[in-house]
Amino acid sequence: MASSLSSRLGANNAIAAPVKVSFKAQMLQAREDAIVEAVNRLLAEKGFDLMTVDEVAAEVGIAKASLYKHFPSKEDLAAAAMVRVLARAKVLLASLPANARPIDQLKAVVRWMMRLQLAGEMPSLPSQNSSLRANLMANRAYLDGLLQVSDHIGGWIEAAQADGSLNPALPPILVLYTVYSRACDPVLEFMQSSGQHTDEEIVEFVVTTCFDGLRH
Amino acid sequence: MASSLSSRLGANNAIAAPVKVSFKAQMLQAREDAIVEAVNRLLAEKGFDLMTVDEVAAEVGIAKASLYKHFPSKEDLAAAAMVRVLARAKVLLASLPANARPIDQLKAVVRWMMRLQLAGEMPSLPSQNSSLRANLMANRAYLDGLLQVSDHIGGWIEAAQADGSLNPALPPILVLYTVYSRACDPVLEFMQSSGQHTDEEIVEFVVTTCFDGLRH
DNA sequence: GTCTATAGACCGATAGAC
DNA sequence: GTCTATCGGTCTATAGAC
Repeated sequence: MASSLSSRLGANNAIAAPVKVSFKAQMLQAREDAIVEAVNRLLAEKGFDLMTVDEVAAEVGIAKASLYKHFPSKEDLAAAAMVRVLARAKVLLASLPANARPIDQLKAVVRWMMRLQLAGEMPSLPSQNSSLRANLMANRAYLDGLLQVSDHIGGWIEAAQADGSLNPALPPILVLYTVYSRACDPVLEFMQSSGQHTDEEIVEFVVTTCFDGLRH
Repeated sequence: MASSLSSRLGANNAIAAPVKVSFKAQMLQAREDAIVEAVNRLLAEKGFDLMTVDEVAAEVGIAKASLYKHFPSKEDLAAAAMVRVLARAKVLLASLPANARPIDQLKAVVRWMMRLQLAGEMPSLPSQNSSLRANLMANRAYLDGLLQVSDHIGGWIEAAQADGSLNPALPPILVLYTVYSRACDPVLEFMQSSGQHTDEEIVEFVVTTCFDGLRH
């Protein structure tokens, strides 16, 4: 744990700073990770409005005031969770074989999103809460992450339309939104709650309806 | 106003009841309609959590206490709005030409749902709020309406799978959920907010991706 | 002994309920 | 119009690291 944490702090800090400060920073970072992970889970479970800051503090096992030492508001907590999931998305994108067909890259992204949702790890934010939206739009880390991920996926969309595996008549932005919306598709949880199918079966069903339609 | 109200009350009431009581009932009914319509609009605009009972009272122009004379809780307000939209759905289903192909009936239903959402008249409820779900599941009018609509659509789904126009490998319940989920598809509002397409273009885009998939 | 971070009481606002 | 509960956010006394 210590080595992985110190390595992520970067060489400049690790050398210049005394050991004591480094240890302190490690603790702070570790706690921040625990906070963001708890927020991510609660956001996936109950959504932004129903998640309370007290719950987050209780989940992490720290006082609420300590939470506010790390994040100045509930909105910033949500933003941190979104930044985290975007970072995970970037890891996923980078891990996909670069020589695969664009359409298969897109399917892999959709599968990953749906598995995350079925595992209860996909934070869900209301698209209506204006204060939250304003906060997100002012968050550089979030915007940067979203832009990078969208660019990456957007490249595959254009390539897939160019090679004919994706309907070229659809605006690329529509395709991108359609892919993103699989992350909050209520069909997944409905099918899961019916208990008739395994998670993987559900994923394959929805991949089919998403890419090949209901008609097939 | 009075004539349109008496006609909707039905002949049996209009004849049997004394004028005073009938008039009172008309007023109550008219106010209840106004309440449910306001709830429907606010539910579509802000969702259940962000809608406040005070707003509803203000929108209708009555006191909050009067609201509680009609509906015992916020959850019941939402349920009434859902019952209303289910009733509108039944009218739509009955109005569709009975001799059309099942797949076209389904497309018509999806188009109607999406137009309703784009018009800001589709109430949106969180699938996570447990108190609301419990209330809905205890509401006979809601359950009856939902069952009738689902049966109606379910018949078309099976027929469309039988005649080969719908993928027979998909569980009918998955198709039903997929159709329903078009009522809260975030792609619609994203595309609408981008301002690049008319509502009807958006509807046709999403009908295409829904039935024919992204690949086509 | 000093100083930081914590725990938990506390506050103002607002919502639902009656 | 009032009452109560709850939420986001703050404040203060204190425990523990150095």
